[in-house]
Amino acid sequence: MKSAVATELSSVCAKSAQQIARCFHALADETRLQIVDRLRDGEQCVCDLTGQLDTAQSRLSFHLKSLKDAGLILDRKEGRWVYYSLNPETLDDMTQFLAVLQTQSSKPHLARRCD
Amino acid sequence: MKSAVATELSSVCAKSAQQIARCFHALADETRLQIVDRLRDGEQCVCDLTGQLDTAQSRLSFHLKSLKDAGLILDRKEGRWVYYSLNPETLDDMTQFLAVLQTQSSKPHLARRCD
DNA sequence: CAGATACATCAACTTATCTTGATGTATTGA
DNA sequence: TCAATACATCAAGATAAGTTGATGTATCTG
Repeated sequence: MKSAVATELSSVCAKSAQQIARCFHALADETRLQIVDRLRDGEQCVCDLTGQLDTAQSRLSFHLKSLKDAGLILDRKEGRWVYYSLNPETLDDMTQFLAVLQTQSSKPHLARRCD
Repeated sequence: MKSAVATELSSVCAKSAQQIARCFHALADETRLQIVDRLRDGEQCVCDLTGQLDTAQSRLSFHLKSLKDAGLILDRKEGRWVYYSLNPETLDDMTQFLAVLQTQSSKPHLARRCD
């Protein structure tokens, strides 16, 4: 059985609660926030980012994978370079999710008590 | 020195990159997604949520603390009950952050090479 | 006051995440 | 073909996060 969250979300995007959680997790790290901020300049290869963020290449690969698995970034291989870019669709999905959260539920709460 | 991310964010809200990361982390868990979804019905006390989510009380307290520390929910004590509710301000901040991410940087990327 | 209720916190444990350095795999250019 | 470059992946260790059951602290009620 689907959870209430999943049901709610299905009206918003195709993502499950697990996928939504993974998206938020992807932005729950300062290094990854830096990466996506850098990608606002346009697509970048790993060595661009290594230079800009002054961080080890394996560490960057690790975080890029996290972002990619969450669907937040896209990769494109060209020769020996891999270019990463933001995925606007997933950003939209997350925005939509937050919009739903800011929306009052159709079932207004009765200020009930537990006793 | 402030990071590029923090600088970017300062034009959007008062949160540091660390605080933004904490907000996203708060929504990076399915139990917490369920909690905030339930709070769309209006403010709820812990025992309401315990019943609705069928989960241990200490576990719920743990996750509520995580959401509260991130500023995503507010608490209000009334007698022996504590009522939790969504904090629209933080949801706005997160939405704003995503909006910035969807915005092209002022410094357009030159498709440069590493060699 | 004594017991019950609502909730937080703690300790112990399990699991997940992150970092680092080393190694593997394409791709390119000399 | 050989060396260099770009990147991924792996293994080992460190840190952080989540779960569970027990205990602590207010607050209320009889």
